[in-house]
Amino acid sequence: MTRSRNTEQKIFDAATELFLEKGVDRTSVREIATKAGINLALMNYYFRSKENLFNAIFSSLVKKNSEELIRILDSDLSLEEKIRQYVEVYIDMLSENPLLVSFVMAILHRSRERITEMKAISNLYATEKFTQQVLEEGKKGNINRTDPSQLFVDMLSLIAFPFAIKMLVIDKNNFSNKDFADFILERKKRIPDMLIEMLRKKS
Amino acid sequence: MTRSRNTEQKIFDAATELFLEKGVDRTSVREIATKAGINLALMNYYFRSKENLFNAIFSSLVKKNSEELIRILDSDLSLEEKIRQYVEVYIDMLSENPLLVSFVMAILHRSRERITEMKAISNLYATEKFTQQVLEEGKKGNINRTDPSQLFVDMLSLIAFPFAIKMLVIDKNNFSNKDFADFILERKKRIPDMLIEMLRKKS
DNA sequence: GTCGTTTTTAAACGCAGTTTAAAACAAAAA
DNA sequence: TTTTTGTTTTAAACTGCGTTTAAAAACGAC
Repeated sequence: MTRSRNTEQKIFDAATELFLEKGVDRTSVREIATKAGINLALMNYYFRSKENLFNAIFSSLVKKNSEELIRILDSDLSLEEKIRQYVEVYIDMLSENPLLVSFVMAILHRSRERITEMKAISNLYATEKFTQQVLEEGKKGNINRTDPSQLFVDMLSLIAFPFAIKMLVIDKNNFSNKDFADFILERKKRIPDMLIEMLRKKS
Repeated sequence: MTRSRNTEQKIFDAATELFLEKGVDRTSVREIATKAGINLALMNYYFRSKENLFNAIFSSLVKKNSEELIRILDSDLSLEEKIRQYVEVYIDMLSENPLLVSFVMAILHRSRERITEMKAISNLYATEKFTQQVLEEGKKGNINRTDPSQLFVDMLSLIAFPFAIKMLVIDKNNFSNKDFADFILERKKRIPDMLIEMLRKKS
């Protein structure tokens, strides 16, 4: 018998498991309380609301996963190598953590106006260093000049959206889960190739 | 079997307006009933559930908008021209109907497993004709051989995802709504250019 | 052991979507 | 016209949700 964790942790852990397993909306507070073995009202005592509990869990999940992504963007790699690594790591992260996608979708759908309040999600966006690098390489003539915002949105879209429409892709192509995994795997090469080809100066 | 089409229509119209205005989740059945000027229980009488009402509205909205997209994919245009038109029309459609995006997000988030049941959403995906065209042009050597599924997912991602992360983009770039509209407008050229550049055979 | 604070509890609140059973209604049958 | 039949509408209640309340219990410092 392990030493009993404190109540807050028990709620956090039970909720995380349930949220990932069946989605936020389909998980009731009463269910969380039962699984955590605590009284119903304690969820509101420790986290002010279910929404808040969700945010706490999401933030921790994003934080854990986004550090490596930011490290890549802020590194001194060449733009090409940076894009290749970023795409690869991001895709790995979403592959291993498919429910992170659900979480992000839930957030984007849930609070479109209040998205800036979700500081965590910002960690999944471009950094200043990346922006500067794109501008400078363009100025130096190493790549085509391009709006860094557009480039980053391109990259993010190509990486993330296929996960969001996973079921649609599976259905339309009669894919097995393995097929879909292979489909995604191929994108690790495809996406950087496409982006870099776009940036390459034509003579 | 002659139902008063009047009441059903009133519910449908009121719900459509409210769903688009404030989102499905933030619209209560009681609110719909009030706006439609009907009794609360009639929503369940005509549509079995709120979820079902949502599906009916969504299907009609998608149907109305997707016909032109399918017509383009099934046309006899060249692949390049087809891509250009498809991107342009799709972006226009999402721009003019930003809540279609919310709807799609809601669906993707709501029922990831049961997505095939939502036949309407299939209308937003590739057609057989498009797939064949990509394969044939590749075989003929007019373009690089490429997996049509990948190409279509690329295109769809680049078109749709920026709308999904609209608030994030606005926040990160300190955009006004006009700025965002311009940002999207630029993608009408950028996306086809990128895709066609990828398909162009290099000598 | 007492006091003040923190934690836990049972119960209830308000709102959501939904169901029920009776009433109102319209059109066909007598 | 009156009766019957089936559809449409209604008020009320049901279940389950997230949340709040106020009192009880547990705890820690003195």
